[in-house]
Amino acid sequence: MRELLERHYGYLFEEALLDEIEAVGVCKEVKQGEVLMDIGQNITAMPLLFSGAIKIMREDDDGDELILYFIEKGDTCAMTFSCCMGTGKSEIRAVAEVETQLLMIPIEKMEVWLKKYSSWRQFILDSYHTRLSELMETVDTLAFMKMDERLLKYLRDKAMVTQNDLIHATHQEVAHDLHTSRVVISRLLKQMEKEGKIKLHRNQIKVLAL
DNA sequence: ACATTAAGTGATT
DNA sequence: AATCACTTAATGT
Repeated sequence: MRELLERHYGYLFEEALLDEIEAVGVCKEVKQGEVLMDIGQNITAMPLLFSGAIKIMREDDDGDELILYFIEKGDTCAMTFSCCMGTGKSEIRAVAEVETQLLMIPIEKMEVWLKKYSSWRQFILDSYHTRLSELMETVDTLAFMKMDERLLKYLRDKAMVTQNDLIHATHQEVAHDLHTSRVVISRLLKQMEKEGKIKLHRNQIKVLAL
């Protein structure tokens, strides 16, 4: 575990902090599709990702889902910060996109380390910043209903987190993630295929160029 | 061969 | 962009 820590966070944190993380963190592995955190659930720990990717989504009144963003290795979930300052309840759902290794750290430590380690402070601030930028991006495309751009971004992100340009998903599932209908996705995908950006197969989308 | 499920299309709002 | 209605293609039994 120390080795994993060194490799992914060694360049970020000082020795003393790495020691503390090692002492208090709990290693965890989640399989694809597993729900790490659900809406309304109490947050007791914050995740540090070693490998894999987590899909962060929100749900509306009717139970429909919408993807906000992905978090990958070297990331943490920005939601944890706002939660431990505010209600303590999660406002999002986190599902493993692929098999993921992560470390759970009790949230009490988070605040202590903020005062104690400048590298930790920097890390939290940075991830808050990148998360906010990502959110702005999704809000942009959302506000103007540019489905084609959203789909493009979705495919790009998905190919990236999977480390594979073969995406395994039905049009139905994609539509669900983007909160739209299957027909729309099929049409857009078909168009993208004509443009030579992707190749379509049943249950599979091969990304050629983005 | 038949049923089921995924994907493609035209027309309409 | 969403929905309907319908067709076609791929897969499972």
